[in-house]
Amino acid sequence: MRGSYNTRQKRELLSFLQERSMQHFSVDEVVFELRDRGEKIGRSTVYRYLEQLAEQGSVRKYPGVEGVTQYQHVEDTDRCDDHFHMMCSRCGNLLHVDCSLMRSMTEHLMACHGFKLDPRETILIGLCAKCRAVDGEEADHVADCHEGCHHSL
Amino acid sequence: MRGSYNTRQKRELLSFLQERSMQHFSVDEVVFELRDRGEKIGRSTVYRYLEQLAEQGSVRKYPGVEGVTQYQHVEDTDRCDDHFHMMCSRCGNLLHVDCSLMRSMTEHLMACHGFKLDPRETILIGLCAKCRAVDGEEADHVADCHEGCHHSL
DNA sequence: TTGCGTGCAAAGGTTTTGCATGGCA
DNA sequence: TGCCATGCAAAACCTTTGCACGCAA
Repeated sequence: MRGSYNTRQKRELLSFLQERSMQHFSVDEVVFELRDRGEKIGRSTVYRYLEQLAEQGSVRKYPGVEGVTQYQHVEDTDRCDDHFHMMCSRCGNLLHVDCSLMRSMTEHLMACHGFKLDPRETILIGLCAKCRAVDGEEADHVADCHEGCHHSL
Repeated sequence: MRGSYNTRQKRELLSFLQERSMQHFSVDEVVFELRDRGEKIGRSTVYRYLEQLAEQGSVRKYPGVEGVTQYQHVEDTDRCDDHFHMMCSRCGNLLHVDCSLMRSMTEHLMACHGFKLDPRETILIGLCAKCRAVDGEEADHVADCHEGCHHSL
């Protein structure tokens, strides 16, 4: 049966995923970052293991910018079905937005445009507050929001 | 100077783009579809020309589902800076949504979440009305919408 | 000992590039 | 004629797969 052995490579990859939770990364980043800390792992192993985790839902997989597939560890799969994800095009961080306005947008698209939005597949692209600040653009005061509106890393 | 010659291949590719305006397609689709109608064109030419058009903005380029880059001809570049795009995950058609609710969502993300959404990069994924109908899901009545709300192919 | 897990190397696929040839102006 | 455009083939990628060996149980 698949995945029944507790190997060194699996442990090291899992701990990498924990550390970089919710951030995206490529297969090569995994290989080299682990190699830098003296933990040798084959590329095939990383591909195979990430694929396996993607199938069971604890890792998300999507096409990256330069033809390099990006992976991202998600803590709790079920939690991500009903809210949206914003990805910062600069730092690559993924933010989760759970917010009544987003939900009403979903309803609006359905009612007025006949489009059934899929929150799991959709990723909103833009610049996060941190990166706008670094860019020199003044970080605006982030207003207190109406009820039922949250975002988190 | 680049692009100064008016060749047969360029004309045929341009007419293909006109026909499939706003739809996405791969390099191979271009090659084979043109070849089927007796217009022979090399893969490299298609790659090079689409890349060129992408740089100048009349073609959009984004990673497809199976590692195959998808291209899409846009009529008027400027027009697409201020509205959103929804892509049907089944038929691949791209819909343009220009709608006050979408704009207020952008403002909301900025004000309450500090996130500066980029409408040019963001693509909303879901199922379009047609494909939901084909799926057997009853096509809901699409309500008349509030002012300032449009969508088009 | 058994059989899954691993890693190398090869294969498979897409995209890019070098270079000789073809064709527009 | 001059020079860009084209297309083939090779190269450069990323990813998958086959297979022998290693290692957990």
